[in-house]
Amino acid sequence: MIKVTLHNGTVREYPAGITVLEILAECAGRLKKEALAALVNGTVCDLAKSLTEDAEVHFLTFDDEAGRDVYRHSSSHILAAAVKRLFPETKLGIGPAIKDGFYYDFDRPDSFTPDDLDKIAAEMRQIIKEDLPFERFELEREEALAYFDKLGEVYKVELIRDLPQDAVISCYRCGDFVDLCAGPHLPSTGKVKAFALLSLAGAYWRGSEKNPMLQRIYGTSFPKQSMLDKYLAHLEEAKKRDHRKLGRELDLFSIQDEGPGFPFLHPKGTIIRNELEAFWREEHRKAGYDEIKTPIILNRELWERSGHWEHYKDNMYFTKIDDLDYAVKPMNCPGAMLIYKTKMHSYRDFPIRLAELGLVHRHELSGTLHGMMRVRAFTQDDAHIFMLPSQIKEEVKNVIALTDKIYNVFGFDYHLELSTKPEKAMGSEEMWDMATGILREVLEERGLPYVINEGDGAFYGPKIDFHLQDSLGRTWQCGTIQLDFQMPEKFDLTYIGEDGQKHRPAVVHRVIYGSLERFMAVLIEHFAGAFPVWLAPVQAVVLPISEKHYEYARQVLEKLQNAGIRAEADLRNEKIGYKIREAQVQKIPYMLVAGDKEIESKTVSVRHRSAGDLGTFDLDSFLIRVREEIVNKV
RNA sequence: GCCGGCAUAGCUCAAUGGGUAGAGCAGCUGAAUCGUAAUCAGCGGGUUGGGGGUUCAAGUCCUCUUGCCGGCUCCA
Repeated sequence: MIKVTLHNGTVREYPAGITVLEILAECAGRLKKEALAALVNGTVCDLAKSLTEDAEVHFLTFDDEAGRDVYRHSSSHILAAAVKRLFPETKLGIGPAIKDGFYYDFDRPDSFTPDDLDKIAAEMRQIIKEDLPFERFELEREEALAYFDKLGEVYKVELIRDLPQDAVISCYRCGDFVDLCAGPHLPSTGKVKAFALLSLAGAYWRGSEKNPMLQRIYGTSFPKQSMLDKYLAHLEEAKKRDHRKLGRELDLFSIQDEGPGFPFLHPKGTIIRNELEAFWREEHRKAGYDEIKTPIILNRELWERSGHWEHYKDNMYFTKIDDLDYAVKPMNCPGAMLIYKTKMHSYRDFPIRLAELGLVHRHELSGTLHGMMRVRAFTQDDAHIFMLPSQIKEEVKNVIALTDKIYNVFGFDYHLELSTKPEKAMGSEEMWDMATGILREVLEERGLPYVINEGDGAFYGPKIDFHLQDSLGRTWQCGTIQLDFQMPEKFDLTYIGEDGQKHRPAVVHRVIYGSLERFMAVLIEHFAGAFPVWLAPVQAVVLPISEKHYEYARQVLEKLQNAGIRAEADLRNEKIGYKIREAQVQKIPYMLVAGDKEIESKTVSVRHRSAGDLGTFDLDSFLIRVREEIVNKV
């Protein structure tokens, strides 16, 4: 007999060899129906797992991340099984669960078409209907190699070869379909209730551009149709908020064939941009930063000195001036270093915080361009902080606090990642260890949760990245804090210490918005174009009922504009409903309706884009309300 | 850059198996002077992304090219 401790703490005795499924059968309630897999002594297992010794068993449902992964992973096997039935010559890649679904990579001479996707989905429904069990079996290494080699599954063979010698090689059978797979899986295909195949895309085998490109089919699945519907509606909502669509509809920016990756900001987009910059300048002034501007084009020698020529050349644009090589800056740091070097510095001056809204150009691969999220020219809200090594922690903490303050104004949640030394890096191992250690200590002292992003640091130093989460739960990397001991060396930066000797300062590079272009794109999607009043390109629009109210509308407009409100008046010969619709579509926060009644009482009827009719206001009290919203950035 | 798809009026989309480009919205003109998400009527607007080819004939087929979209890789 063995002792099994269940999720609710109860301990029961069972004969050795009993399966988790059999234990589950004795459990009451929803669990019996909803359990997808189990956590046995902390390891995710099939429900068919048999227990041979004392164990702690937790059942996993779709509410658990691990449970969802099992569900989606099994869904991907059903996809692969369907593809193999319909296109037997297809070779299999891998098919894992991902954040909101799953994918499977396939290799076959012909491309899948959208029609094929429908056929595959139909076959998947058939497989689900057949309710085939997922059966696990294990093979010896040589057996497994021979087995998959015989099937012509070259990718599976490669995977097995790369497994450690002593690894257990497990496979899952599902009807006629057998796949190399660590598992675990659902008991049977019938467990998958609702699924959708979402898209078709190319993907390099094992993620390397040196490898062949496979065809990836993305899908998702849920235990209830209503959950799938909700997810699909969520995708629709995201599509509606797409900043590229809203950017055009709200006349904020455009990207033209004449400049791929080089966005044009229209008047309304420029207002938002300027507001973001004004807010940024104000906060940085308060936080003790000085602002600088450095040139966009600088000579080759500078970029060789900074290491960019060697480490970043592929992403840079070049030009010649009087037969000498120049480069368009991809980063702002060298310029800041040169300003630092224009004079002697004392330890008493530190920290020196030089901020720069710097326009950088980077040659990004054409296939990666995406609206204003991923462009080839963007403005970083950069700053370089020069300081004593002993001031690093304090300064990094200050940057974290400033970033937190700024993100909060927009209502963003965020999480942190610590990125460590990349393969292509400058500087010694010790320097990296020390720098990474400092960042880690800061995070830990502040009690901030973070995840490690191995090998993702800048070539000159490790970094803390801020990934902010928008109103749809998507994350975007924006802010970053990078610790750098390389540039001070390369540029021979010095300061005079207490001892009268020259010393090497430490440098932190950091951005908060990241790039103004990307940040603006994130804001557009986050607010779905309905910007808070302080950012709204048009804050209020005056809507006269008919021509005889135009004069009054003009007076109201003038008062608003004199009070510093960005206001317009809609003096077109249209009905009020039409004007309101237009203002709503443009997501203008306030609509001020002016007709006979309002002229009579010297008021305006205020309609808010989301709250609707707010009633009549005399203009002064409306102004107080709006100004307050603007000042408080609500 | 790679894989796949797409490209028709400012926008969203039509155009039988090749047979000489059409609608709604927007725009312009006019009428209606109107109370909280679209008043009515009329008008203009396109070398079908660009080059080359097949054909009596190409928006439609082939080819090259540019851009966009979905991914991969990369990244602020």
